[in-house]
Amino acid sequence: MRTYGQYCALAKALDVVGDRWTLLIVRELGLRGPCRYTDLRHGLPGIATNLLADRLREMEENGIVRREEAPPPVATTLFHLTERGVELAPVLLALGHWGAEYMGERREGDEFRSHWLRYPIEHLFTDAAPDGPAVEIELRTGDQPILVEVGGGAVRARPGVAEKPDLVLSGEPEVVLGLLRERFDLRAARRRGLRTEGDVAVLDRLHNLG
Amino acid sequence: MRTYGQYCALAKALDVVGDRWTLLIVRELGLRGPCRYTDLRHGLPGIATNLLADRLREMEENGIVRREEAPPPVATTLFHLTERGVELAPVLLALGHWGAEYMGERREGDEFRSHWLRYPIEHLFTDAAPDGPAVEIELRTGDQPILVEVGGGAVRARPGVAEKPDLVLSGEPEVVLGLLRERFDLRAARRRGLRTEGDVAVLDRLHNLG
DNA sequence: CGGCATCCTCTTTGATACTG
DNA sequence: CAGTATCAAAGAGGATGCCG
Repeated sequence: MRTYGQYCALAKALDVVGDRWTLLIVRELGLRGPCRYTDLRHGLPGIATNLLADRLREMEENGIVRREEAPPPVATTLFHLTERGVELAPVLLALGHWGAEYMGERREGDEFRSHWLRYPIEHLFTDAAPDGPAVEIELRTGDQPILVEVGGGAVRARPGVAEKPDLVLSGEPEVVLGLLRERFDLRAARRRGLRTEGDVAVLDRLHNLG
Repeated sequence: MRTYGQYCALAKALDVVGDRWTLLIVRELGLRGPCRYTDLRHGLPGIATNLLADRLREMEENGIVRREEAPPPVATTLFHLTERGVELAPVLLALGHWGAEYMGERREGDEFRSHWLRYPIEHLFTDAAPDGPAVEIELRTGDQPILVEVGGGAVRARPGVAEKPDLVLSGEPEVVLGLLRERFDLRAARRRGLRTEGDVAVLDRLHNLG
């Protein structure tokens, strides 16, 4: 681990989490909770396997990741964030908020994983009608469906399906996200391939913060 | 500039500011305002000059830095943050806050510049007695004196000296910072080489947030 | 001096193949 | 599943040179 050799809190932080891939590994563990090595590889398209192993080792040494051997019959290794790793959440949020600007276009070849939607959905929106009945929106985009629950003042997103979703949105991620973020309207989203089932009015429950 | 190729706001942000040295350059421009190339080199001990030139070019292309040629007779180039660059402030603050944990010890060979104290001082402290008279504390550590003004609810730090400071603290940066952050008391700080002139009671005006 | 560009070496990364 | 091993390419670091 190459260090900047500067007595400065920012430089010290970057000594620990400034290496390529490190913060994305924190993202995966933060989004999905404890992960197997293979889960991490799936959530980090493009990473070389040796690099993932190297990073996990360094992050363990630096106290932001903890490795836990699950006992038989499961017999697998689970990687967790430590408390110190969890404390990186404000950093990820600040960076993600700043980077949201670049989400307008999806570049050719950009990989996408549905669970990445959790951070933007839970942090870019609040419940516009906390006293209204809870609503469920299912997003069908990327590798797995995401269930968005809006109610009681909170917005939650996680992999899963609803028995009777109020609304189902299907299409390319940049279209689904663009619609949610009100970068364009329903008509434009449909022109870009969006399909909907159910009551599109429940989208009004998402109050856009950003 | 190597990209992660992921349709994710965090990855997109890191595509732009994740390269080595980039965020430290933003720090310098944020702390000091528009800088000459040479000022940047001074504030970034350890950077190779070609790398600084490369980064400044990339950052300009990415819209976070703007270059301005001062007219003769000054005839120098000034590097500014763009609006987009200024918007990185929350990222720097989050990272700096997280990295403050590592400031307890100063590692052998760690370089230090006094103006780096501005972020921690202005963001780790508030004015404990907003209605009291303003006080001035001069810090003599590192390459130049820093003047800390506490009053009216605000804490400001900048290079400079006071005509009649209420308190002067001299010593190694880790001692001055450790004292301010209440990691140890005045007695312990003196044992570590701190020298004071004036009224140490004004330190009570700094309310420690972190 | 200020603002780089070049050259060289060393380290890190990425792609792929292979293993207990 | 959870990594190692290998090797080529890219990037970082250091020294020095150049030009207004």
